[in-house]
Amino acid sequence: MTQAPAKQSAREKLLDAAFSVIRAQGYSATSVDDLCRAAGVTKGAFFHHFASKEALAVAAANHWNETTSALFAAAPYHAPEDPLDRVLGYLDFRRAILQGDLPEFTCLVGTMVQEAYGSNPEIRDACRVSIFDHAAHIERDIAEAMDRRGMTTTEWTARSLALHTQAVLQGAFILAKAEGTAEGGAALAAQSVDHLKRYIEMLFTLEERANAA
Amino acid sequence: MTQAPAKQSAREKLLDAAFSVIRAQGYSATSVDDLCRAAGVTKGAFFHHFASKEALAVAAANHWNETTSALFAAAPYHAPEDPLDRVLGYLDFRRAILQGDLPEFTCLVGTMVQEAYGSNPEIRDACRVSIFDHAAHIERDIAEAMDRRGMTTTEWTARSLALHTQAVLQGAFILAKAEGTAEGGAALAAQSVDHLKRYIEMLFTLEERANAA
DNA sequence: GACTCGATACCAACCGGTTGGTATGTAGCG
DNA sequence: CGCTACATACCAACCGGTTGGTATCGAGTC
Repeated sequence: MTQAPAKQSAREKLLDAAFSVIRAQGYSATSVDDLCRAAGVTKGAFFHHFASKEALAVAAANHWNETTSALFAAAPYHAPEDPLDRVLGYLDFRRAILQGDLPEFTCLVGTMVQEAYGSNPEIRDACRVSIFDHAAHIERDIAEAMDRRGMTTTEWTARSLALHTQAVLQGAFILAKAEGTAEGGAALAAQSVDHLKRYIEMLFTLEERANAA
Repeated sequence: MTQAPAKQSAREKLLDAAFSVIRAQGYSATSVDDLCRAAGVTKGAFFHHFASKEALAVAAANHWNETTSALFAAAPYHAPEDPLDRVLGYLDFRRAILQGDLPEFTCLVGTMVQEAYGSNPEIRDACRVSIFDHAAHIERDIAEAMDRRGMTTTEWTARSLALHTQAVLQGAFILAKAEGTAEGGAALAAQSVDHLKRYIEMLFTLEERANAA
């Protein structure tokens, strides 16, 4: 648990470079030389730390999982006592971090898995773990919110709703990229998050009305 | 309006090949030789019909727009008199076509735009047109459904809801690819479509209750 | 209807640059 | 000394793209 000071190893520099370069260009279009240039290291350093370009992608996906886990764990939305408020707070947080250029707020593993799912199982698995692990965190709050309200539905589960939130976010990123500008794209993504939040509010509000009746 | 018989030009064969190969491998990972091999033509034919690999991508995106437009125009969901039923029917249709392998039901332009948005404006624009044109069709039915019910909301628009449907679908494809198997992925995507459909039903149902009161 | 002519569609071989990856060397440190 | 952490130089394969050429066809000419 050292807190990386000024000195950063070539490995760390390469992983950081991978985050930004791959999110901007995609995995296949990013060459090993691109990564070395962005990280300010040589090819020798690259292949000293990673057996292959593929191995770096797997390491980057795992590192992404750790980095984002820490980011969301440290986020303020966990404070509310009502788990539903935590879920809605999570969405507010996701909406709030839609800032800067597109490669800065889009998802590394969502981008990579599209290029790797068919031809590179190891990368795909690392991406899947990152996405589904993250969804599992939200699932816990959703399940607790349902539990607390005694909600029973056969139509959907906490898991399917948690995965749906991730689908909305990933899809919002695609539309943002298609839109062209960072601001316009972020606004588009924010609107999708708003729709999602409204949906979840309605799901739980209707339940409370039903219980009240 | 000739209905392509057995004879297909190299151009058509290449565009068809691009649909399947790029959806399976991504744009950057697909070489010109890959496309030629899949289409059963030579490189000479490729560069006779397309000025560059990039030009083929643009043509493929445009062709995708035409192909999918025709598919959805011919779909049965346009029959209902109530525009809301057409919107819900559209979602049923999207859910129903989640079949076969992943490259068969996922979106070409959604895949390509992720790799092209930063480095290739022409491809990005062609993808954007395809996605937003499609959304505009759904927007029309949504707007009509709102209009018919005299719905007025400042929180969302027909356009934002239409774009949200596309975000959900695109995101569902990413989760499907991450999941690993075609069946599991399709099931995951279907659940997201279900959530989306439930959301839209609730949006309009609540409005009707409010109007009734 | 035989003949040319230019345009279109396509092909096989090839080119220079880039790719992921390797072989070898070396500076610093315990 | 031996080990880690890099750097330099290099390679074969592959990349997008070009070349020079051929096969086919419809329009025009006599």
